[in-house]
Amino acid sequence: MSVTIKDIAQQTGKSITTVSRALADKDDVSLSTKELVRRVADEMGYTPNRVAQSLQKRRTDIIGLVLPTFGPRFSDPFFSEFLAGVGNKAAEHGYDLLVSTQAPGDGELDVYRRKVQGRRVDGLVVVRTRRIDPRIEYLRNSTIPFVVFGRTEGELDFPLVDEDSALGTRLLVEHLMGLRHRRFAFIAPPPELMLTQFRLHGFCEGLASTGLDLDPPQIVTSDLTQRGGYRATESLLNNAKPPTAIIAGNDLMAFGAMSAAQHRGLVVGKDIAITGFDDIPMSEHAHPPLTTVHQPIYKIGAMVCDMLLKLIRGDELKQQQIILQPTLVVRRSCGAQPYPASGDIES
Amino acid sequence: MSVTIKDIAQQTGKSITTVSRALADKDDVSLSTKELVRRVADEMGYTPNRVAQSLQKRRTDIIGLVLPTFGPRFSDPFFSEFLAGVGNKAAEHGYDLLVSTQAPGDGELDVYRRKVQGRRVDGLVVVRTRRIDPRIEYLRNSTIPFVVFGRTEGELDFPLVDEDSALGTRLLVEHLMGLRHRRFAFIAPPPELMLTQFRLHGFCEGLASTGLDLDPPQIVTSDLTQRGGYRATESLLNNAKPPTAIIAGNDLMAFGAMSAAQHRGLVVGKDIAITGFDDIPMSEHAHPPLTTVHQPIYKIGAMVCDMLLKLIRGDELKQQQIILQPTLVVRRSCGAQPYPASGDIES
DNA sequence: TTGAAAGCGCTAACAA
DNA sequence: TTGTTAGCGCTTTCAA
Repeated sequence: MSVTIKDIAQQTGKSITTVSRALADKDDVSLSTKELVRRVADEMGYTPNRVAQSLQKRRTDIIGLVLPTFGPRFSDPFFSEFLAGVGNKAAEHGYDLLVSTQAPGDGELDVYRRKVQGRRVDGLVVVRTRRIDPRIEYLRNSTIPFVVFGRTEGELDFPLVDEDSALGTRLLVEHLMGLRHRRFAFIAPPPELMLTQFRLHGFCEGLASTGLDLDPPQIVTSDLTQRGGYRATESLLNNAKPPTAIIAGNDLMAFGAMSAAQHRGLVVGKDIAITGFDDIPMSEHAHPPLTTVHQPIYKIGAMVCDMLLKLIRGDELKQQQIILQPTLVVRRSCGAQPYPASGDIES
Repeated sequence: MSVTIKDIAQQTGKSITTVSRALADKDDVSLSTKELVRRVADEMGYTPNRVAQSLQKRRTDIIGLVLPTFGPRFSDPFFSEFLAGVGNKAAEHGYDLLVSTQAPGDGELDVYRRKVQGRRVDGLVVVRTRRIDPRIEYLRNSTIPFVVFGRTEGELDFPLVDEDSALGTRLLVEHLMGLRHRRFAFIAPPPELMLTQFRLHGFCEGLASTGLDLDPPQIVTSDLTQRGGYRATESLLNNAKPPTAIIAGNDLMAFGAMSAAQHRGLVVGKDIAITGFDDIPMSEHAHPPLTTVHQPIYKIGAMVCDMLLKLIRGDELKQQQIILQPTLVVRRSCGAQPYPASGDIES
């Protein structure tokens, strides 16, 4: 069995209280006692029981995070990087992460409730926001600190970090228009996601902002996966007037789109322009390298965690809502850079 | 403040004990009492305090997992899928995951110790094994259940799941030899990792198993990232006699390798063969699609979790060590399939 | 069928 | 400076 302060108390002949205080390095314990207690604790291999501490202190030093996993081949590089950002920042401050996986929908809110009301976590991180998001509704009515990555419709009176992806998408459209594209398609993420609204909005705004004579935009809905992007692109290319520029709602779908276009014999960056969103590490090494909008996802994870830790400590946030400016990353897939002769392709 | 069984006891006029037993659905409580208690608990919005339950039951219903994160751009799709496998299986059985991020090295063992001796978790999952792995040494001397994904040197007397990646790599080599390759290179993961040993061993075995007259193999060490694979390949291609076939120790490095080769103007699958290992979802949609060895990583996560839950429950494992057979996935990057005319590339 | 009492391992108010 | 006592919210003997 494991060593408790009671054992140390017995061993040292001190009371449990004294041992507790000595280990907490309180200054109403004599130096000699502290030294004795610490030595014995060390010798006996004592580690505090965190569960007991939590119960007493009403603090767990744990941050909750629910991953929106879907099918078995859930593998969004986006999330592993976000997780690393949150996790490393949390670790810095002695916090652990309690991760559950749960698809949106039925049981979802229960997962949150159990975490919060079960007092298992000191705070929560919410990701992948939806237009109407019951999780946020719930949390805002609770007293637990939480920070959100993303926005929702309605009033944004909760702490959040997000990138201005409407602007990001607009930058893409404008860039492509500058490259003389006139027939656009957009591969949209699921409509209930808030990010879809912003990106779709940015797409439409970009098109509307010009006086040019554009073909009507083609919009298809997909699911954020490569496979989805592949299928969506197949159907786009089957149209009577296929688009010359495809803007995918995220990088993974853009990869699928490139794959589908290449399957048709199109040279991406020459015969057709394809862009993504997120700038996951893969994008740089895709073939051709993907033009996309950068999101500093590791940093966002760290920021979200930082804000949450402040809230947990009871500190004020300097800024409750942080919207980051997007950066356009132009690579070969949009054809902006001269396409090298066959056989001498990109970096 | 949140509702406790004490509140319910007061409200119903029953004792705390009775409420506790009613909620646990014990059969020494009258039906009417149960109904009363349950109704009131519902009305008051009671959720058990899991921390208090844990302290009393000496069980947390939490599984620990330490992610070996390195730099900021940690984004291994491999891990997000593994995590999903473990997480979903755990959720099925009412368990959560306590995730810490910690680079191998100095503080690593402390993270494990705090989790285990702090009684925060009922069991642990260990990933990314090293040849000599202090984590396993530590856990094997403890009494906490754990299951490992991967092997180590020395006696394998602990529960584990792994794929026979020596065989997997050998299959790759043999396949490439069948395609008339005679000059091979291997981009090795860090030497301290156990998987490196197996894959390197498989590589050498594959080469040795033939009577053919082969050029001496070129072996470079890298770090499992795309960037690493890119750099390693640059140096390989600078050699006087550059390899005609590059076997990368994982898919990410293979992507980097493809990118580097393409940068040189080489057509992957025609001028040079490149293969990976893992078969992450990306591989299918790479350009060209990557020849690799499949690892059912989601399933492995689920298996590991399943075994761990059995151990936690005190059940016997039918099989302590499970080694999965690898499957070769032949796609275009090795040139096995006839390379289509330029402009009509792969699926 | 129910309740009183003890205790999981720890912290903290209070008294000595 | 130290110890006694109470209690965090829950489960589990044991007795009624």
